[in-house]
Amino acid sequence: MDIPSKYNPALTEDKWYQYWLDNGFFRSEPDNRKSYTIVIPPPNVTGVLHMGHMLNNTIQDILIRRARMQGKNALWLPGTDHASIATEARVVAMLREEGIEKSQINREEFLKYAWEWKKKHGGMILEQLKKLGASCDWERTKFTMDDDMSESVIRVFIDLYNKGYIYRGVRMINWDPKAKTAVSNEEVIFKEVQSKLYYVRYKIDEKDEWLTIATTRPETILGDTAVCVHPEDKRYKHLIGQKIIIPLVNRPVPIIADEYVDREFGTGVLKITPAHDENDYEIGLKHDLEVINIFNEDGTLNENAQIFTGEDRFVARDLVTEKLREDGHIDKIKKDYVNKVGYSERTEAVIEPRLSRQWFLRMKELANPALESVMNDTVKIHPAKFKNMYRHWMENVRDWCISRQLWWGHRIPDYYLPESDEFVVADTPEAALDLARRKTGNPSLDIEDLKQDEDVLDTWFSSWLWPISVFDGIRDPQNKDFTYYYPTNDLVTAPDILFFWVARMIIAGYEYNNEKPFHNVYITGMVRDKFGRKMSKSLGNSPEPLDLIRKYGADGVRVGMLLCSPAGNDLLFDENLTEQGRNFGNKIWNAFRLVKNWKVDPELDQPKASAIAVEWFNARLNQSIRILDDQYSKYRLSEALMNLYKLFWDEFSSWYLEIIKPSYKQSIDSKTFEATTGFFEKLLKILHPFIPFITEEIWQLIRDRKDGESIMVSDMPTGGDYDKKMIERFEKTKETVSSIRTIRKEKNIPDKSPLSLNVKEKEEVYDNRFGEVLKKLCYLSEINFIAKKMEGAVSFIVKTTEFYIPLGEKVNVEEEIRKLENELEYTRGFLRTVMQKLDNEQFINNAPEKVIQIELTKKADAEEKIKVLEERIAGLKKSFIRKMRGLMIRIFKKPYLFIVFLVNKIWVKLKYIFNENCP
RNA sequence: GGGCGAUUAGCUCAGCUGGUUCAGAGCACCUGCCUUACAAGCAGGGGGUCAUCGGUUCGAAUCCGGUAUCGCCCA
Repeated sequence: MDIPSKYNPALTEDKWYQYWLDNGFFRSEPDNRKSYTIVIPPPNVTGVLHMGHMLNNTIQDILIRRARMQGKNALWLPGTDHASIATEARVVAMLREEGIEKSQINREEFLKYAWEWKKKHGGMILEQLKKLGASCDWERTKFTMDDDMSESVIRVFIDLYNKGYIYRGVRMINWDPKAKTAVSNEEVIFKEVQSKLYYVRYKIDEKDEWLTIATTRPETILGDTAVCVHPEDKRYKHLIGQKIIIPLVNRPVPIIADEYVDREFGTGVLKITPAHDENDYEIGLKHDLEVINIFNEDGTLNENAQIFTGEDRFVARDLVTEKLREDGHIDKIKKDYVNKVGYSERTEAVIEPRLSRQWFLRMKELANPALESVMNDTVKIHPAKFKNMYRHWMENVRDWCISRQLWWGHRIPDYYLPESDEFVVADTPEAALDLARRKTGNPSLDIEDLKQDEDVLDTWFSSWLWPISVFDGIRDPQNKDFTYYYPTNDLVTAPDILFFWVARMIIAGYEYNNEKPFHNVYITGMVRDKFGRKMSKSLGNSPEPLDLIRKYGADGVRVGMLLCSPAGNDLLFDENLTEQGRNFGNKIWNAFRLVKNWKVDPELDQPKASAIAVEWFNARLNQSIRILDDQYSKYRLSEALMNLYKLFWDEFSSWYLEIIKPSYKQSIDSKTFEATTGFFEKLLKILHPFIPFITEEIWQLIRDRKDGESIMVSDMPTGGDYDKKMIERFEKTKETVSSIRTIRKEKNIPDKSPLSLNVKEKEEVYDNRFGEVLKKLCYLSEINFIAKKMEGAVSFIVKTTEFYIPLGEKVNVEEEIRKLENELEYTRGFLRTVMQKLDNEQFINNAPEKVIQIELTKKADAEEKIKVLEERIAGLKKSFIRKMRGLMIRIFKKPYLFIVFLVNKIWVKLKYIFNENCP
């Protein structure tokens, strides 16, 4: 079989994905098995795959594939979110390109365009997820505006309204003047910007006294209805209760006092514009101030402003400033002033606080069970550090503004009575009419008389039902799917939506099913670039995921992303991580090439080295699987992958395969071959959730498979009992091998020149189980057990065992002595630290017996080692002197001058050896 | 301004109940090798006062407080 030395993902990934689809492996229907469910955090229907999705969905796929292989009935339910603001913005932009303004068309026409757009471009992201290997049940794909999903949303609205949780109120809301809609707090992004601080002079009424007020928004002066100072501020105390004249519009307003004022800020005087600032609004309510709204919906000035009517707010700012300057009202302008300004997440317009009539959901009471369930770990958040943040938010939860002035979304089901502010709430116009007739007592009311609210609901008002409504659990809570799959198992999401999505899903779960929506929440990090910057289009630092997949394979990208993303920590993405992932795939591929190309000879006996290696690796594999299970249970997926990475690369490839590998062109015995193939299969299986494609490819090639078989539906290996001693023993063997390799390198001895190894220990004490392994890996001609130390040999020590390798002339005695002395010094230092503890009475009295025992063992080991080292050094020195004596005798036979030269040289050496550490 | 979290090797991170020479991993780096599975590789190596100051303790990277820096959330 001719297998290329480089694995090529492009040749396999699409093939196996199609195979999985064709065989329906992603499908799930309720049955007798235990269910394991994940609902996807629905991406925006307009969305395209970015690195955050890649990470998030890789994690979900790992969890679901593992569960499936463990024999659970695993369902990963995909879908998309209608994302009202984002999608509407997209459609508006598209129409504009075609020369159509939203204002020119009516709601029905707009929605027709929007649906067409959705049909054509929506859900592209789901196709992209397939390239990643996502094993979603695509036949169950949901969309938040599907008919059944929409009906659930409306039902919930009506229900909450009837329960008294939903109310209509005037509130200061975040207004997006570009999209002309209210946006939630979560959709406002505060950025630090360079702005100016204007110092404006106001004249006190009927006095020749002026007050200077600092503001960043001079245009709002037109809406001022008071000026406020701190009640304790000596500078202004005398003015409280007097009137002051608003510049430009010459409106007299009161000077009031409130402790809210920060005396240190600006001049310590605050202008109050209740209509356009949240804090000012609160003060206005408290002091019963007039509210003057000077802005239109699009952020231009209205007639209440009296001047500059129709101008945009930013144009008006300049015009007002200019006029103030002309009239002598500008004291100064501080230019390098930094303040925080809110921007709309969707349209990037500067948010305008605005008083508006909106729908609200009362949260406090609803939030209680959701808070409790997280605090008592009924819903577990991984990592747990997010619990504190969650609590803080839930304890300070504010009412939720759920209405949006948009068309794309779920239209709010309230109907206004003719020429009235009165309304009824109902799921159909007919039902509304019925209610309206009863409410008014007027049976002649017609459907046309009622006017449905123009607004739609916040997108999150449908998302919060997602885990329930995808199984139709709102409309039909007893249905088979819902009772089987709900509550779901894991939710995987980013920390930025913990509050406005995760928390609300938990709330909805308790309100509508008296049950949590999921058992575990896995919080992933945010994907950033390698400099720690957020990935964004404008920075151009976000790689195109599909390009990465093309370049490194989906498996490579999955590994690359995961290797460096512990839960809840941001991931600093660097393309060389995916390179590492690809290299890992190649390593597996080449191990497969090696094994696949072996000729099996059934006549051959199993070599001793192979037999023990099989035993060892079996133990090591079981140990790793146990660790792996533990890592999964704690959602430490990065660690789990690293565990497998090292297991495959170091233990399996570098140690196990090197031990059992027959020499060139030699066959392998069938026992070892069978065991190795079995190990390989197990390794592939435990690796499969992380790297589904290459594991399937190799699994299909490593043995004959029938059509319809797949690793993805095979049994996940479980970790059996293992011989811990065997693993420890082999660790010592590894150390021995490393030492011998180091000696070869230092002495420049070729790998293929045989060495003899002498162990200063009794054979029965040493435990020579891995002797044959040592011989093979280190190219040893023999292993002898000796009672006395050896001369003319290099030595090394593993734990407390001495080893000697005779090298004759190659042994540099001076260097040997120096090395041993270094080690001796180190060991003496170690013994000192141990003795410090053991000599400490407090330690002996307080430390647990186990810890003391450990220290005593350390002491004994160290003392033993020191003894060994000292003897060895003394021996070397003795042999050195003998050698020198022989040399001297020869030297004396030589001419006089030469003798002087040599004696001098020897003198220097002797001085070196005896001036330190002389016993 | 309020809250939460972090600071360990050049980089990204483990270190879970304070106790093994506990200071670790991967990558990067350095040296030597194109050695018949793999140069996308093999073998070997160097590198950290655990941010800082103090406290608790027989014992602190680990627990507690102060300081500094950074990040996130909320206002």
